[in-house]
Amino acid sequence: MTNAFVQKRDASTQLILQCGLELFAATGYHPTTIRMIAEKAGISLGLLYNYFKSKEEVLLAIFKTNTKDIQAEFLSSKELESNTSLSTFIRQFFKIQKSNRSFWLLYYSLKLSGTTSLLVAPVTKELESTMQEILEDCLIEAEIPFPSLEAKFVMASLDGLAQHLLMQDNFPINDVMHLLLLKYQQTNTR
Amino acid sequence: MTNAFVQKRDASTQLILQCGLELFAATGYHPTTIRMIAEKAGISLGLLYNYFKSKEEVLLAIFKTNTKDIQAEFLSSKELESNTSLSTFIRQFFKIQKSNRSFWLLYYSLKLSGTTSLLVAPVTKELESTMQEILEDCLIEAEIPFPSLEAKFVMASLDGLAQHLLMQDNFPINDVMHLLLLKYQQTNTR
Amino acid sequence: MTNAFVQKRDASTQLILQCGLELFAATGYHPTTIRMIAEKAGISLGLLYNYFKSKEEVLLAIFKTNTKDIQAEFLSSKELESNTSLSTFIRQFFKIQKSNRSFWLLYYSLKLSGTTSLLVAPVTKELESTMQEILEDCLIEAEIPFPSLEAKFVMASLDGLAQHLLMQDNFPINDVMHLLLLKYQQTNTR
Amino acid sequence: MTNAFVQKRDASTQLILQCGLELFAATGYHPTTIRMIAEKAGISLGLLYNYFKSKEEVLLAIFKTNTKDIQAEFLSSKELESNTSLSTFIRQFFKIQKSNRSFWLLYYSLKLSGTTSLLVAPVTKELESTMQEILEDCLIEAEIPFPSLEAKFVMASLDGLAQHLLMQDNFPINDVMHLLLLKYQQTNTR
DNA sequence: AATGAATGAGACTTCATTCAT
DNA sequence: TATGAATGAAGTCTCATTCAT
Repeated sequence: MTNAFVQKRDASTQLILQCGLELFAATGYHPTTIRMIAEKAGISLGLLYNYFKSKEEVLLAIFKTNTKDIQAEFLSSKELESNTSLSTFIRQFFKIQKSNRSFWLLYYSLKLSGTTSLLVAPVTKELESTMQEILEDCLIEAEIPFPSLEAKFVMASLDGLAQHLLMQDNFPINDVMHLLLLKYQQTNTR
Repeated sequence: MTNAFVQKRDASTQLILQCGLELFAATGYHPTTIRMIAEKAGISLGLLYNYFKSKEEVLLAIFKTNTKDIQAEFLSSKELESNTSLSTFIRQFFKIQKSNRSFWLLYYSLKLSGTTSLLVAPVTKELESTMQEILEDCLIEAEIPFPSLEAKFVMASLDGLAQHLLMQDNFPINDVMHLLLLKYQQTNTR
Repeated sequence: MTNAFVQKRDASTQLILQCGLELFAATGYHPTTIRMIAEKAGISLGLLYNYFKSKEEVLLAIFKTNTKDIQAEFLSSKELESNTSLSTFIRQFFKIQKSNRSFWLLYYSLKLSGTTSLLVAPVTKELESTMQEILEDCLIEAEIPFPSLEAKFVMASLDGLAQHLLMQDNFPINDVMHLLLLKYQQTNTR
Repeated sequence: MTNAFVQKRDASTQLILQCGLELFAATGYHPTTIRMIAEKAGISLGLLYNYFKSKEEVLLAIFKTNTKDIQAEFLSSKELESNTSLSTFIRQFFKIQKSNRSFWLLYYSLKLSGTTSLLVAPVTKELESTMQEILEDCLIEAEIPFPSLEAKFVMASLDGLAQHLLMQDNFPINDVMHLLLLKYQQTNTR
């Protein structure tokens, strides 16, 4: 009985978060209204407010579940791999980009957006640190000089590439990714 | 007589655009209200609407003047230099970033933001093409293989670096820029 | 459950339309504010906009329901009467004028009012045609020469009389109506 | 010198009134802005306010000059004619309608429009009385029974016809006018 | 006389949120 | 749990009018 309720509740919650994410990503956080989310989820306004006490809460919940899942993905694969390779990290980065397209669109669109970015910054901080650390480990493993500095460069490049990929349907991500890897393999094999 | 009017008009217009830019950059386009802009500019709401017929128009005017100025900077320096060097381009890119901080913050914050980005996309297109072309020329000049593809990579990296620079006060941009240049100088001198 | 919502909704909608009609008629469409309507209806501004998406929509809804009702009245009585008599039509015209005073005031006040009349013209067209047709039938029935032309005259006269009636409390409408009827009875009985 | 100033002033005043009339008639009093009038007249906002102290003043001035002129026309022709004939009056009514189309459009559009009609009512009262009186004289002259009552009918009919004429490009005003006259000539000649 | 910059009250409208059922 | 009616603060925008030159 209780279980059935919980399931129902969870199902609705998930639906709201999914619809919210898609709308926020497609339309932008501010132009998206709570009503739009409720309608897309096929529920009433009131019910949405039973689950989330404000629009900001919806946004935060979206960020919490998505960053949690993505961080888990990064960490799990790290454990599986015996050696941490830069190539693997970068491939995984873009794989994750691909399978969470809406989230990353939202993530990057809010990153620089003044007031609103302050809301989500605390939530994304951990994921960002994790990525940065894994990346740095990869660079150390590959014996790249200035690994910490280089990690900053690669991370920024990946963010830039991810954004160009999100916005251009025909962005040659695989070719460009290859170019990036070459820069470190050359150094490595010389 | 007429001149006095024109001067006043221009002064108010410039003030509005400047205040608008700063607020949009600091607070975000949507959370910034027209009233905030008018107050910061020390003028009445009505006057703002004498010069711009909507909030969107203010945004567009900001984009038009800034992209025009920045594009002129890129093109003028290109003419002065006899040879087009990658190093020069990248240094200029960050110099321009530095001297138009607010604009670039606004630019990147709107780039991925759904509906609103559609508004400014037509205005930014030309600047983006210009940068891409100059960059490609530099890479050709430096005899880098796959210059067109590499230009996409560098452009995306620069965007990523610029954003990290905008958001982190202590981002070691000079060191990282050096790292980036090294990757092409090595190739070049081999 | 659903029914309760529907009832509430309908009650509010009707109230808005009724108050809107009265205010538009008494004060004029443009000088009447949405706030005045909401206050007269005893509801909030926001609720009005839940049901009507603009001031124009309120106006149009008022015209749609009223023209529909009035047209139905004209047509129903036409079916009941075996013979169509000019006298009956004219009496009915003024009876309807009397029982929809506010609407006709609004109707005539917008008829010539530039831009705004274009808004309601499509809605009133059908009612006007119906009245014109019924009137023409009456004149044919009465064997009046030039029935189509005469219908134009009578219709215009009725509009003029209706307006004078609406504006002068002591307009001797019954006497004048008698004068009008005499002109056709004389012709008929000669 | 003074004369030149006065002439200039008068010319501007006339221009403003003419442009105001046309815009009020075409667009409606409320939707027309003072700025529109100034622009159409090719003068500045400030200058308009040198001549008229408010929008209402412009409207009133339009009504004052036009009603004065029209009343003069009615009265002058009355003096010229030895006998006052209904036919002459009606013909003159429509002649005046034709040569002051914009004014009559404005006149009828404001007649029923709540608050605004109160503004102009005092100004139009005299013209209306004059017309009513002349008309009544004509009916007395023609020995029509109930001349006062009949005058109310004819006046209302003329207003109705005028409005239909103003709104329908192809309204057969001459034929309809003939129909109207017939009703009184028949009576008269029997 | 003439200009148009400048004002600000007030209009329309939106939308996150609450409430009664 | 679920609904959608209801709220009202706040936003965008308009426009008659005033003011400095």
